[in-house]
Amino acid sequence: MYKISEFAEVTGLSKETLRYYAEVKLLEPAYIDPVNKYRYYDDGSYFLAILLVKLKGFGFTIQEMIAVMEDESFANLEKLLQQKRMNISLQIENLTTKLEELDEFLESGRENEQ
Amino acid sequence: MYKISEFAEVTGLSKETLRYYAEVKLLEPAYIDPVNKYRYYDDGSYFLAILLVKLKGFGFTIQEMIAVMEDESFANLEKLLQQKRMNISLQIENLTTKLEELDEFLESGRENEQ
DNA sequence: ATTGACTCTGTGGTGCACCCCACAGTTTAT
DNA sequence: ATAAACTGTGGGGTGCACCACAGAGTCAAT
Repeated sequence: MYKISEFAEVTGLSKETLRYYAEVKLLEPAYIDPVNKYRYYDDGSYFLAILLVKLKGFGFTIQEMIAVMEDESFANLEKLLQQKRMNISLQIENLTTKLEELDEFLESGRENEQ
Repeated sequence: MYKISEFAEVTGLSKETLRYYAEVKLLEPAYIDPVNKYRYYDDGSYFLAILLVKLKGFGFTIQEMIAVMEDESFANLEKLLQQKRMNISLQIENLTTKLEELDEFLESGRENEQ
């Protein structure tokens, strides 16, 4: 069982983030001491936290991560991952278009300077 | 001279955005009626507004656009455009990496299902 | 003259995902 | 026993780029 600081260290999430995740019921501690209210996390929490870090990296919002976690079989996961895939691909396309536009703009700027 | 609604229509910026831009001194009306405080925009404003829309599309922040506008010779413009170019390229790289990671993750998920 | 459409200012709110702080209680190490 | 380090709660704040709205004044057309 990890206390919050240890758990923050091993997962890479900050203590505040962990408290926040508990608050929004995204990742609740495995055990809360009824007396002093200390949060304790276990290896199951660890597994989930690592998953969350990954999903966050993929651009999942908190709400989407909650949707993933609510379904213990992770049946939603693949669908959401595919959505994110599309999403990221679109973002890349848009940025590529922007890059081209920017280059054109730079070009036209150079012409005007001459 | 355009009144704000006309100008919003021809530039594609909303009236609120135009008021906001005036407030932060990014794009001030060419003339303000001293009696009724109505904002009036002219063709110079139009040229600048079009530029701003483009820059916004390239991911310029308000502050960066202010920096561009403050320098009437637009000497900063090219430098900032190059920065944005780098920026967008980096974003594309990051997203591409994410996409690869996501695909790996999807792959590993499929293996585990079998 | 009236009506409807327009404009102004000022203020508050939005969304996201946290971060920060004060103050109080708790644990751990010496 | 004491002090340092930790934890809790509750509340506020952040940044960005606006959007929404109320209430009052103004303009354009009939």
